[in-house]
Amino acid sequence: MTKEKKSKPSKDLPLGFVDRQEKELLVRDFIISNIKEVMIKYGFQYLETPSFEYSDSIGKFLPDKDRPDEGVFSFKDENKWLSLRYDLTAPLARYVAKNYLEIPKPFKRYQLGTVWRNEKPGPGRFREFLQFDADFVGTKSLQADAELCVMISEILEKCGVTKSEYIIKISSRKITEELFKKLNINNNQQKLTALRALDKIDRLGWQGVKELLGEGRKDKSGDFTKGANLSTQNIEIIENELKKKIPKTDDLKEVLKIFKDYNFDNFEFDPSIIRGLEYYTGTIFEVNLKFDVTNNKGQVIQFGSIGGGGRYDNLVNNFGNYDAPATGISIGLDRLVYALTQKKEFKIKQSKPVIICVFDKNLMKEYVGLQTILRKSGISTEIYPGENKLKKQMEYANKIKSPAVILYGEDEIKTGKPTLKNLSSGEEKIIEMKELVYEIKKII
RNA sequence: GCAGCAGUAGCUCAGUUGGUUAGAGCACUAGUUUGUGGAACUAGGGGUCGGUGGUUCGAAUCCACCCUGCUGUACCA
Repeated sequence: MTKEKKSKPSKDLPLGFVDRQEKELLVRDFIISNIKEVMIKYGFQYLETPSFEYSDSIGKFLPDKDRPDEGVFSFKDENKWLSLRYDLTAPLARYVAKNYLEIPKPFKRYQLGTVWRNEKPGPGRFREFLQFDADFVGTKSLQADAELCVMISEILEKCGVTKSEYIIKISSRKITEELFKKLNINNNQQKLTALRALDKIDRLGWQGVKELLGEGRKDKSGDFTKGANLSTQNIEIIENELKKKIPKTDDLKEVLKIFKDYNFDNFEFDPSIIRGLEYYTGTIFEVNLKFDVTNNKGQVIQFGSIGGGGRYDNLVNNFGNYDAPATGISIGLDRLVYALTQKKEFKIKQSKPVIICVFDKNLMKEYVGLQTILRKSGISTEIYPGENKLKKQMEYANKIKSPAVILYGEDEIKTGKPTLKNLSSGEEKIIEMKELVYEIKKII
């Protein structure tokens, strides 16, 4: 008999998409519960918006005939383009514009939601991920900007990240803006390229950044990146000015003053923080973890920031004539989860069920009775889901990391006393029915 | 997108200058124990050697193209 050629459906996942397992999800749930607690304390309201929006509602990546998928996942529905949201800020702007007359001003909201980006994934970076956002819309007060930093610190510390393990880096768009003005750098394209270059100090160091501010840079693989073509003189002035790390602008001075009111000092001024280019107008900040994070081969990797934010005073009025200055923060939860699970001290308790072994289908009534007693006492319990030899049932219990099995077969039924087997020690004990709950609680 | 490297079992990988029926460890299945998991032993299943075409008596091995992945880089709201 010859084997028939069959093309089976692929088991592979699309690039950048992953299955997430319980271990990870429990950590995520833990973080989320801390976030919600803090958000309530800070007076933010909870909002959810849909995954899809009309493409032209959520930003600059308008699908066109040539490249409808640039950066976002889009499709044409009837004759309108829809896109999966790529962040939570653009939908917020849309929401505020749509509900402007009803919502309180200023409007404070937080949102947890999956976002999608059609771009190349990297270690710890996926094309589908969960984001947390908190924003103030409709206030120019820098109190808001400062409070966001204080708030994220509280969340991190609640999650077990100690003060020495993270830092908030803060800067303002006005720093580079004023600098460019002073140096008479007016070409918009040049300014954007220069900002992008400055954003890479962490990775490339000043040497690489200076190449990018000038003619350009060749990377390790030999690929060449064009630079901003600034004059050597200007490049030097920029380097000297930024290396001084003096927060000259008024907005920064004020934010730092408010930090003092809050007794918040776990930050540093870092003029190399740039973030989204066309978007932020004032203060910008980034949340960085300082402990080592390793990949699955045990190598320490450059983890970068787990999130950040800043002031975007022009976004909402793109939708209408509302003056809605805003400031906000976004955190990538998956990255935070990944980092947290790497901390040795970090443990989340997983309760696995006690397994009641099935000796005889006809005894099912007894097993259900036992299960009910245990579940009522709050003990996670399951009757072995199937019909198999005891050996199989034990293997199953072992595989799911069950703490104990209950053996209640012919022998035990006679006396009405079940056998309890502790699966980590291997110890077996005949237990009075009355004592069963007590004995199990000792084990789990 | 650009550049470099790589693709052999579910996973990690070996496979000599091209040569019979492509291997190992882990995992999986069955048994050694018809009421006992984690250890050991025995046996077993599982591969279009990424795909297509070419060179050759003969290709996992050489060549071309394509696909996929990894890394760097670009973009990143």
